[in-house]
Formats: sequence, structure tokens, C-alpha cells
Amino acid sequence: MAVARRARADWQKQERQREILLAAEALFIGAGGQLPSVAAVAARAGLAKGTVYLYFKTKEEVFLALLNWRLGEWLDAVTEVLEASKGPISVDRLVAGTADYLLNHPDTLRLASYGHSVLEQNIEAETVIGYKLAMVERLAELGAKTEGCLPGLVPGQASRLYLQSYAYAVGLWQMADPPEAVKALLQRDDLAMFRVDFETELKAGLTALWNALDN
Amino acid sequence: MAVARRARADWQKQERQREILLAAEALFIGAGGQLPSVAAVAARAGLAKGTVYLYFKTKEEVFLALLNWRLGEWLDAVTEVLEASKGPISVDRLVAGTADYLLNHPDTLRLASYGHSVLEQNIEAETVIGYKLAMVERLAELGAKTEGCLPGLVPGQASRLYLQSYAYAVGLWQMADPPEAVKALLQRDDLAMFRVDFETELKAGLTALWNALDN
Amino acid sequence: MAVARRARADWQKQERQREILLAAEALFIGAGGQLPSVAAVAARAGLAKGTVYLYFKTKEEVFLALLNWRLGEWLDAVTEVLEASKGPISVDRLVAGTADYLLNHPDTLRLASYGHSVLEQNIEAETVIGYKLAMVERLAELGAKTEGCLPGLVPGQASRLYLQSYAYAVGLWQMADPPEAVKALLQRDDLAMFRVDFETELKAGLTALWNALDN
Amino acid sequence: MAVARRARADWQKQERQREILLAAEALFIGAGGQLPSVAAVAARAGLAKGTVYLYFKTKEEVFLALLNWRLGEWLDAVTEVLEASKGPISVDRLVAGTADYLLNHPDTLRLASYGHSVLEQNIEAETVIGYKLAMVERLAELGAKTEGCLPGLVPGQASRLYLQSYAYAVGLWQMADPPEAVKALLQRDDLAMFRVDFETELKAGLTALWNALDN
DNA sequence: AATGAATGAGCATTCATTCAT
DNA sequence: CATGAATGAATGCTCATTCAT
Repeated sequence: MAVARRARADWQKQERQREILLAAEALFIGAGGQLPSVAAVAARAGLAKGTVYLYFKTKEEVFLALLNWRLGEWLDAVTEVLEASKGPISVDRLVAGTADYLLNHPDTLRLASYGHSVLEQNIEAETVIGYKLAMVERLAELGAKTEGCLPGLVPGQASRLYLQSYAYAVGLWQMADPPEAVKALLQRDDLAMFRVDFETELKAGLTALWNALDN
Repeated sequence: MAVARRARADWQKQERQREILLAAEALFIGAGGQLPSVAAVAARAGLAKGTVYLYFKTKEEVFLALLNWRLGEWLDAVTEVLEASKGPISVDRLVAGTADYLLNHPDTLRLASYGHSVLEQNIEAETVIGYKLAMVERLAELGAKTEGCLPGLVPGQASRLYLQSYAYAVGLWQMADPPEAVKALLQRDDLAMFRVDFETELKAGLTALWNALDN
Repeated sequence: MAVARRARADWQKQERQREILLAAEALFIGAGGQLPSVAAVAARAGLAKGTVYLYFKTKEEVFLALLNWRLGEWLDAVTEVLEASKGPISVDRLVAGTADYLLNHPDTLRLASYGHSVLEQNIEAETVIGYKLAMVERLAELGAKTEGCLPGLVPGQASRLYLQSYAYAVGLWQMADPPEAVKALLQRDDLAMFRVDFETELKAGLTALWNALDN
Repeated sequence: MAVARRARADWQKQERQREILLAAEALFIGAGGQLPSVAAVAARAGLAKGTVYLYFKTKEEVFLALLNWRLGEWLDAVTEVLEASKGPISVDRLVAGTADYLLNHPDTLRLASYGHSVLEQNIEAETVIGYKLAMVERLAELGAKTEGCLPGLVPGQASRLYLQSYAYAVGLWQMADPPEAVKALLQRDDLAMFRVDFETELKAGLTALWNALDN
């Protein structure tokens, strides 16, 4: 077989990591919520199985890295929304900005529901902590910035609200995203209630959470 | 080997089903969030592997049945709270009542996070729908009753709020319940933010959701 | 469940045996050459699984009994052909008579190919021998009668020829009866040779065998 | 555990395939006609179970490959016989040559009786067809060569006769090869007729088939 | 005689991970 | 660095058979 070009420089290695994550994501999206096999990821990335293990210690690390990447992007997107609205921002705009990314990247939420039960199982705790730590910093930063734009927030409350929002979104997505076979049957009228409209419910819930500034 | 007493009458069969579910639950709690093997469940219930398959068509059916059982209990508990407060009820009491069961049965939430990604995969869609349908009825009923006790609710809104509450609780639990090894490391001070206190956050979030009656 | 009428008299028991065999045959034909499960046979016969075991010691016994029943019928049919042609018979007529039954009961041949590899495995040797013995007697009888109608046969040769014919038919059927999926693909022109026409080849082979009286 | 030497080059992989087939064959012969488990085959070949699946997609594929290998050898042997007799060949010599290989490789026939009921079941139809196609070519080739050596054959008849011969041999072997326990009992005098002498009957039948050139 | 609940041996297959090349 | 052959643990499920009722 063709041998993939060797990644010598650091930037090349990072590039290769990214390729693996992209392959993993593409397969995850396509596979209807099953974690794809390492073999499949490697093949999609044009690499050999062993090569994946040069960049990630376990399969779960691949997907946890992916999840963190996407979560980072989410925070980036929210940051941008904040910065775009020079000065104070309305809860509505904040909620819309927060929801937007998630609505466009549903796989992030799907992955997230694995994140905290499956993915963290087969990874060295140190690694998990590392990711969490990075996320904490990002959240604190975003929280501070948010508190500057949204009056009535107790210090530290904004980052807590982001966590709550994330939790709500993750849980909601699980209700809203049944397996294909089930989804088909849900068209029945008497099951309308279970055809959760993700967008509506997400925005409703987030609005409730962010408006409850006095809790 | 010892042969389990034969369940001939219907009530005996139901009893045996219940024994299997209890065994499954015990192992699920003990195993840190992995679905135990059918062999293990059978052994714990004092039965042969094949016997489990007399009562459930697949492994996933066992756990989906368990989840539904517990969700039913949850709705029972909330119903009781409503009925105990003859007349109108405050959001605080409702939230407390809602949260209580979940706080005492964390495995329900852990199981729930499987429920909508893993459990529904290897089950006939019809069966899944059957469970959902039963739950819809229960929710509608509870919703109606709730709307009678809590002023300011649009018809149909209460059951929607229960769904939102459930989603939030499920998502939150996933944040709050890392694997043991990770939990240990989270004692570090700089990770305080990730030591999500489930009870506090659950009540805060639920209160926000239920107070937002005007969304 | 409804309890099947008890078979007390001997004729009733034989009738029940026959019902089981008919059920087994029907399922065997329908299932594309897989031995149906005992549960399926019992259900089809309107009996409980355990009841089948009152009439046959093992699953294999059921199908061996069925095979022997059909083989007996085959010999009956050939006998009739012989008797119909008062006096000498031509090889052509004999072959036609021999082939006829087999052409109309292809399941007999399909079953036969199990008969001598699978079916005889899980049966007491005594039972197998019993069936064989009965068949020997029948063959000897038919052989003698045949030798009276077909000149040029050495004593004992006719029954030998019947065995050869049976062997040939069994083997040929296996070539001519691929699984459905394969059969579909065999429509391709370059595989014409493998679309063995059972009737043509059967008659050709049998004629060759029976004409070779001087070997 | 000891790790088998890695097969990197193509010839090494073919060698390994062959080892697996040999292991499968040895166990098949030893086991009295039951398809051995993959675990057993792997162990016998000194490999891990998974390794077998690197070379064959299913268990059935292993045995179908084995069958085809042996059938190829059979045709080779017949070809050699033809070529050895420069010029015309007698039916007797051809039959002897044809029978010889089968007499020395009875497992080929035993396997063949699975081949067309069990083996072709759990294999992609494409694969089955592939094998059949290869066999067709070989048969056509051998048929042509045969027709050059045996006068009085219509074009295409020889390969048809080979198929008939094969069918007869397969069927006959099933009569001649009862399970051990049965074979023991067959020593009884009154069962002499069922002690089918494979060699005698095979040659008699083949001779009949090949002499019937005018059918 | 009839039932059908209980049994448990048996087995193919997958796939994350390692490590010789 | 990259490869991919080899590993082998892990497990859901079937189904012939038994036997208490």
C-alpha cells in the first residue's frame, strides 16, 4: 500500500491529528450515532490502523479530543456573538447565539452524550482532567466576558449558566434524536409529543435558564 | 444445577421479570455505568442465561424495561407530591418533589443517558414505541393534574415542562457523574468548577424552567 | 393454552406421529433446506415442544422417520409401476417410474442428503439400523420383483441398481439445488453449465445405470 | 502467547491460507463429518481465532475453499491420466483414473455433501459464484481434452459426464459412510447389503455413465 | 399424556490494541 | 514514522432437551 507522507515537523503532526479527527467525525455523523471502529477511521483518513495509535493512546481519546475541539469552537462562536454586540447584550441574542452553533453541529451533542459515560472510561484520568482544565479556563474567560455584557449576574454565575445550558442541550438532544427506525414510526399522530422539536425546546429552555438571574 | 421454581401463573411470571430487572439494576449501579452482560444478570437473578431470553427478546429490552419502570416510579412520586398538596402548589415544592426521586435514584438518570442512544438500538421499533406511548399517556395525565395545581400554565405546557426537566436532569447527571478515576482527581482545587454539585444545579435549573411560565 | 386431545389408543398415537412428521416436512420444504427447530415443528403441529419428545427421542429421529416414510413411498410407487406393466418392462418405463416420484418429491432428496451425514449422528445406532433393516427387506422384495420383469439381471443386481439410482439422485439434487441467493445469480450466461436441469440429468443418468446390465 | 510469524509477502499469505485449510481438513476428517469450530481450526493451525478471519470472511468460506481446492486437485489428477495416455483412452482407464483420486480423498466427497446445502448458506453469493465459475472453466477445459481422447462424445458431453460422475460419487459416499456407531453395527450379516462397498459401486456406476455415450 | 418453563452448552464474530517489519 | 498482520478477550443468542406441574 501507499505509505502516508511522514509527518516530521510539529505542524505536520498536528495536521495529521486533525485529519484523523475529521475522519472520525465524518464517520460518526454518518453512522447514526455509533462510535465508528478505529479501522474505519484509519481507512477514511488514508492511514493504517497503527498510525492512529501514534497520535492517540486509545480509541476513546480520539473522540474525546474531537468533542473538545467542537466544544472549543462552540465557545468561540459565543465569544464572537458577545464581541459583535459591543456593549450590553440581551438574553435573547445571547441565547440565539448559544443555540446557533449547537443547532448546526448536532453531532457535537450526540458525541457529548457519549462523552460523559463512555468516552471517559478508557482514558487515563490525567488526560481527561487535562481536557477539563482547558475547558474550565475557557469557560471562566467567557464567563467573565459575559458578565461584562449582561447585567445582574453574580460573579461566577455566567460560567455556571453555560454549564447548565450545555447539560440541558445534551439531555434534550438525546430525547430529540431517536434511532432511524424509531424516528420513522414516530410519525404517528398519537406520538406527536415525542417528536421533540429540538430548536424550539432548546431556545425555550435556554431562555428560561438565562432569565432566571435571580435564582 | 438448581432449577429455579417454575413461573406458571401470570403473577409469577411478572414476579420473575421483576427479579431480572432488579438484578440488572443492581449490576448496572455496581458496574460504574457499563451495561452488564446478560450472563451476569442471569447469574445474579439465580437463573440460566436462556431464561432471561424467555422474558426479554434482547439484552437492550431488559434495560429499557428497567428504565421505563423507574420513570414510571418517578411520575408516581411527582403525582403523590401534587396530591399531597391539596389545592395549588408552589413551584418550589413542585421542583423539590420532582428532584427528590431523581436524587435518590441516580441510576435512573445514568440509564436514561443510554436510553436514547444505546438501548433503543437493538430493539424492535414497535417495542420502543410501545414504551413511549405508555409514557406519553402518563405524562399527559400528570400534566393535566399539574395544570390544575399550578396557575398560569397553558394547556399542554406542563407535560412539556416535565420533558424539559427530564432532559435537563439527564444532561446534568452526565456532567456530574464522571468515572471513578476521574472523580478522584477532581478533588484538585483548580477543578472545583467541574465538581458539579448535582443537587444544587438540578434544583436551580428546574426552578428556572418552571418559573419561566411566560415563555 | 389449549391442550391437545390425548392420544390413548395406538391408532391415535400413530396419527399423532404422522401429524408431527407432516409438520416437520412442511417446514423443511418451506425453510429452504434448513432443518426446522423442534419448537417450530411442535407449533406447526399444534403441540407443545415436550409432546414431540414423547413420540421421538431426538430431533434427528423425527427427520429420519420422515425420510424413511418417503423412501417407502418411493418404493411403493416403483412397485406399482412394475405391477402395472404386467409382464416385462422396458428400461425406459422403469426409469420414468423411478424418476417420477423423486421429481415430485424433491424434499425427499434434500432430506436424504442430510440423512447420511447429519441425521444419523444424534440417533441411537440401533434405531438407525432398524430403519435400514426395514429398507433392506423392502429393497430385496422390490429387487426380486424387478428381476422378474427385466431380463438380463443377475440375482441381487436390481436392488443394487436401486441403491445406485438413489445415490445418483441424491448427489445430483445437491448440484441442482443451490441456495436461493446463488440460484438468482446463476442466471448469468457464463454459468449456464451450473444450472443443472435436474429432470434431464436424472433420467439420463438412471438410464445409463440401468442399461449397463452387463457390468 | 506465541505470535505466529507475520505473513507479509503474498506467497506467505497464500501459505498461511493453505495452513488454515489443512488444519480445517484434518479436523473435518477426524471429527466424523461435523464441521469443526473456527476456534478448533485456529488452534490446530497454531493461530488465534481472529487470524482465521483475516483470511476467510466466514467459517463456511474456509470449507468451501477447501472443497474447491480438492476438486481442483481431482480435475488435475484426471487431466494427468488423460495426458499420460497419449492418444485415445479406454473408458475403463478413464473411470479408474477418475475414481482413484476420490478413493484416496474420501473427505472431499464428505465435504461435498455439505457443500451444496450448508456451505453455500453463509457466504456471499458472489463468492460462491466465483468458485463455481472457476470450476466451470476447468471443467470445460478438461471436457474438451477428454473429447479429444474418447471417440463418440458429442461436444459438451464430457463435462456433463464429469458433473454426473461427481454427483454420483457424492451421493454414493453418503450411503457408504455412516457414523462410526452405525458402521460397527453394520457388521451384522443381515445388513450386508448396507455395507456398500464404495470402490466397487463407484466404478460400476461410473462405467455405466461413461459407457452410455449414446444417451 | 401433555405442557412449556428452565436449562446451559455451544459458537461465530468483532474489534481495540500491539508490535515485528 | 508508518504499516497491517496477529492477537484473543468478550458476549449475545439459539435451541435441543428435561422435567415439574
